[in-house]
Amino acid sequence: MKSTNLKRLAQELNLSISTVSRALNDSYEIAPETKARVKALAQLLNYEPNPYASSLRKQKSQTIGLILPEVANNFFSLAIDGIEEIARANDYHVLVYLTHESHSREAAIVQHLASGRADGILVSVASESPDFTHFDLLTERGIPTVFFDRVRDEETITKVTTDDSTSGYKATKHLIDAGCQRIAYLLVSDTLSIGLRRQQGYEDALRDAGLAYDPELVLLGHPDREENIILIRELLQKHPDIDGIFASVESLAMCSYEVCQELGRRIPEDVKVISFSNMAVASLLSPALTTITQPAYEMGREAARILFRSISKNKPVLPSQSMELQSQLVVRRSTQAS
Amino acid sequence: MKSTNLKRLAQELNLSISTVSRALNDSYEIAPETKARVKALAQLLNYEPNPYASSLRKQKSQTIGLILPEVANNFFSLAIDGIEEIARANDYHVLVYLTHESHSREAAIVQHLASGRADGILVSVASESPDFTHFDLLTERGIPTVFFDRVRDEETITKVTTDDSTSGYKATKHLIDAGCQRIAYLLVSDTLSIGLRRQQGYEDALRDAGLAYDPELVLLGHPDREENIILIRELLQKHPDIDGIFASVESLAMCSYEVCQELGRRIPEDVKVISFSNMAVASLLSPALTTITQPAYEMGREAARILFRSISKNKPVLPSQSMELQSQLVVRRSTQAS
DNA sequence: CTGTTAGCGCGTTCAT
DNA sequence: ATGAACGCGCTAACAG
Repeated sequence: MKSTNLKRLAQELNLSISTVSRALNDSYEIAPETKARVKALAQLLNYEPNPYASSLRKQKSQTIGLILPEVANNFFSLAIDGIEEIARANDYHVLVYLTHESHSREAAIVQHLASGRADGILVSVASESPDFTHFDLLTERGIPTVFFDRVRDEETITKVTTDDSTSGYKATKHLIDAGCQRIAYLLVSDTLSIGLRRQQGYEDALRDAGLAYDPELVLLGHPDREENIILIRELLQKHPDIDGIFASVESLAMCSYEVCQELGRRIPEDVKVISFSNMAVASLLSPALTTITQPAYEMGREAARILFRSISKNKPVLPSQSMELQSQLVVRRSTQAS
Repeated sequence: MKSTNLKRLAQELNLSISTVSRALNDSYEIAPETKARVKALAQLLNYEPNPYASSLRKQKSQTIGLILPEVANNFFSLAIDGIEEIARANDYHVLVYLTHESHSREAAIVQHLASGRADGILVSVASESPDFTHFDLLTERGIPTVFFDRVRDEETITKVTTDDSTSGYKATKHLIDAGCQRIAYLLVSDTLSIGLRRQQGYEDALRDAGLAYDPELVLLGHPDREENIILIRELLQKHPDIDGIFASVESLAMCSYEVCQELGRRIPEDVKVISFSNMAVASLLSPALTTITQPAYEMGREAARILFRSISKNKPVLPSQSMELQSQLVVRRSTQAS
């Protein structure tokens, strides 16, 4: 059965197409009785307006694009959840694209999105991206774009982030207070502020505690998981005195756990690990574990809210709308001894 | 700067719109030289065809819809990953919708998707959905639909599932072999085959081991997390002899962990827990934990592949294309004692 | 209050 | 090998 359109409704009702259209859109200039007739038939025939015809005409897609590095990760999953929630509240649809940390893939997606497929875009940047020039096209085309979590430190960008240096400080201090002397830092990317600001906090905490900052203990991660395993293994073997690990992202923490198990280094007895992450799961299971938990769901919601504000106003996104949320140091201790 | 369209390109090149269109689509009847000129300018001006105009004309959206119960869950995250991968390989876009287990929300999404916004749909059904009638509209409209993981046992449906009863059996047997005598089963929904078939395996394993099947130990879960916490707490308090829990989905396992901690019941000393899930994270951290791991990524890919096969052939999805993948019982034991 | 007309940008006849 | 013309389904401006 072919899907019904305005023409069909108009014919069956002996009305003009525009009248039917207006009736369905609750135009004030249509007789209530006509409206009722039209709506009744529309419902009967399961009429759904063709969104593409409508988008073409209105130059609005009712769609936002969401560009993420990955999704098999609790943080971004929660972010999607928050974003979808707000989109739905605005009667918008969400297109999801994954970069898998690849710069070229990210650039290709952005290029495509310049077509007008989406009215606005939310991005968490791939760790591999060397710069932000590939996003310029969106600005030129006047497509509102809001960055969240994975951003670069640029004034001209609208972003939603967390208090990364503060919480990096707290995380490191937590390890120090727990007795760690040689703390490694696992950096996710040297172009994203997320890792750099956390590192700042790490260095500050070491200094304040009178501990030496050893560049050898700072590891720059890789987009590829296997590669990270190798790098971390090397690090731990070269520096057997490492008694603490601060991972800037969940995936690096995961790798650390694997390597520690492989090397027979017990957690948390031999090595204490703390990570930025949203490992609700992990925290529940391993009560001794501490994480720095970002308000992922809230970040998604806030980023989406800012985006919709500028979509509805038909204005470019104002950098002044940038906001910083707070992460939480979550220490899980159950009644049972570890 | 306004985005460029065919008209603009045609004007600047002194060609007709149709020639430009054909050149960009590599039509055989366009002079190679003209093609080159057109493409050069298109590239220069960052021309991107308006997808909605194109969709309207071609009656193809280059988009698939993905309907999920939730996403803050490792299984569905991995599934998205696999699906996006295949979609991208087919030059398709992915719209994501979350039902949060709500039937009405699911019905509304399906109703909307009957508009033609997507050329095909992938669904994992909400636990709350009492039946499948709301999907009939898609069939009527000829929109290919493939169900995965959360499906109902209906012959007429195309689906990708795992060997649920077999692995339910294995999971239960694992607990029995570990010494459990009173094993609770946490059922996610009594309408979805996923939970029922796993329960079948559970009952079979009990019988084969000569253990009594006690209906009191089977708990029907709730969409709401807090509600589950209460239900599980009641269950454990009423039956303090429970020494094993088999959760049919990850979320119920999470709730169990929380309740056990709250009640001071140690895992795995007092209560052993096994769950269908993809808690890669959890498994890593809690070496003693066993999970039944579904090939989530693969399921996503297979479901998407089947969908695209029928999209490209312009045929309805054949139920015969249904496939069953295998889950794996993953026992994690590290070198360290728990 | 309702109908007529004119595009939105693209792909596809049909003509030359 | 290229151009002119039409229509996908919808909304909006302009009648009346």
